[in-house]
Amino acid sequence: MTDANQTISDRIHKELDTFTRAERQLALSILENYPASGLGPLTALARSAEVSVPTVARMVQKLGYKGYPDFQADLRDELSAIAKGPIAKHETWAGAAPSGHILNRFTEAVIDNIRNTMAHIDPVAFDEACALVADQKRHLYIVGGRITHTLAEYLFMHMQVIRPNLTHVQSTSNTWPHYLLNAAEGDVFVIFDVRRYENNTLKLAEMARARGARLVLFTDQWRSPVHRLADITLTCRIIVPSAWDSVATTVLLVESMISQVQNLDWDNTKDRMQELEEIFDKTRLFRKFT
Amino acid sequence: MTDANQTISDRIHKELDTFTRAERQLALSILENYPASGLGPLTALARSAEVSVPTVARMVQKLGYKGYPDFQADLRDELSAIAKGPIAKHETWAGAAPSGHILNRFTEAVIDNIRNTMAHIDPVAFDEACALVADQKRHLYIVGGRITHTLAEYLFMHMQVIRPNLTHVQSTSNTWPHYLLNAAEGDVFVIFDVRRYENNTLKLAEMARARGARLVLFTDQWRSPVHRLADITLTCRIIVPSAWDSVATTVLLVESMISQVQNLDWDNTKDRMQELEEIFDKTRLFRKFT
DNA sequence: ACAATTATGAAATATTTATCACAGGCCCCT
DNA sequence: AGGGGCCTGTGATAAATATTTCATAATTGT
Repeated sequence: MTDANQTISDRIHKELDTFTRAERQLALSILENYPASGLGPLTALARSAEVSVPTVARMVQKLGYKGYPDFQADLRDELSAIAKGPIAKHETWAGAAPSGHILNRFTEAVIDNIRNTMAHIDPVAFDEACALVADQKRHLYIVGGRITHTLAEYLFMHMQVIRPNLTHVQSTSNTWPHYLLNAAEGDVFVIFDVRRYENNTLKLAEMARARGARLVLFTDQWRSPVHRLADITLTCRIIVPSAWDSVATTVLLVESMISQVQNLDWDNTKDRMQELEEIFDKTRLFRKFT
Repeated sequence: MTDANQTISDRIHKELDTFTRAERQLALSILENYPASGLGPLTALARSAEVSVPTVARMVQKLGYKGYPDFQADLRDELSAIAKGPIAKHETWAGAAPSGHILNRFTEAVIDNIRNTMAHIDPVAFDEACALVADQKRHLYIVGGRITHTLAEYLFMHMQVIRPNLTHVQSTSNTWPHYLLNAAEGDVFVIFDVRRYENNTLKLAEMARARGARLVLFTDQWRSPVHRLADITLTCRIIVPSAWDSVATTVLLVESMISQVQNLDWDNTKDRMQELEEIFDKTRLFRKFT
């Protein structure tokens, strides 16, 4: 081992900046499945990282090794050192943080929320909700409140790419009644409402319902009063060790929905995304690489 | 892997009786330093076990492998399975849905992202970032791009409750240079930049840096070019089975940060939150119950 | 104690694996 | 727009690693 108190993983991380694009790609691939991937043959590693064989050889030399076998020997040394020592490792999430650290406590809570949410969700209802949202004949309204308007906006932004005919409504804004004027029978409202539940959101839902719209509700485990009006209610666990609630699980659900809706009409979505790419290229708003 | 629920170590133990003297000697040597020794070259293993080269070849064949490389591949598989940790064993998360359902695929990916992110994060850097963000003497700028502005806004919204003296800047807006006019030495910029990285964001970071501000960056595993300027970089895995990336992990980090910052000055925060509650009560914006 | 059987290791061969040298290509800078 | 420099991958070469063969040694049964 070149340095006693530093894992190869650390070293790779540290040198990440000095690496080139392909090398970085390789380095991340190694860290992805560490250390197993580095213990296989060079060829296999190169293939799984989708870089060429010499790139691997060059990178390990940059790390100070004579060659790939030398690098592997070091990895094995590290592995046996770990195996010998007290194997209290992997008890915590953030490996380097003490178990009481906020990162570990928070992560544990979020994982728990996810597990709980998924255990209770009805996949059929979820699929139905996706189908509703994907239906381009229906105008799509996305409604958020004070906290949840960021979620609503996140969904809106992606839906904008996937389909036309949609509107983002903020229930806390006093302009929302205007939007409802255009709402028609069969239109779809995706409503976000977590505690503390907002009066405006409930009123909006009531009026949408009265106009014959279909309602999809994202809420927390205590369920917004809107759920009595909603056709489909998707509930998320949101408890974390904080003065606020967590939307991480809700984000997961929303992203799953985006993915599903996009799949339901992939040919169309693909075209729209390509157009968007072209526009981005023209505006040079984004960097091409590195 | 030949058998799912049995480690190679177990298998060797079980077959120990059927082995010959030299093979047993070899087997014990492998278990001595497991699994590292088995991952090196055959020759080295034979030498360290003080048996001949063909003995090794014969033993792995007795274990049912086609050859030594085959045996090694299995060892590596086992190793990566261990490294994945206890959560990865969940085949299906949404119990009611088939394992191929988008909910399960997506959740699995997100859990994997979380695990990976937490394994690589530097808790010291995270704590430093929180301390910077909590420091009310420094003006706090929160910067988001096209996709990430929702994240920026989410952080902004919570920080607004916790502390004064902060600004939300959208790098895609063309008004951002105006904000920079007021930026002073020691101010803090929290910047969100995930692929595709935005030129505006980079320029903004450069100018902030030039003015002597401290930069905290939230980015993805490929790291925005801003990271070269940033004092602290927090990287998140964002890969999911979708045409887009996932911000779920980033949300988790942001929420952890919020929680931590709030703890750093809890007395003060508590007061501010109470005031907020009172204002809400007066405006009757929220429902008191169900 | 002797023969048959099985285990073992040395050496040769075959195969895989790593390294090297080179040229095309991309980006950046002038 | 054009040229220099650096990254990147292809193919050839060299090195290592694994497999096989075979002779010898050890062991067991008769």
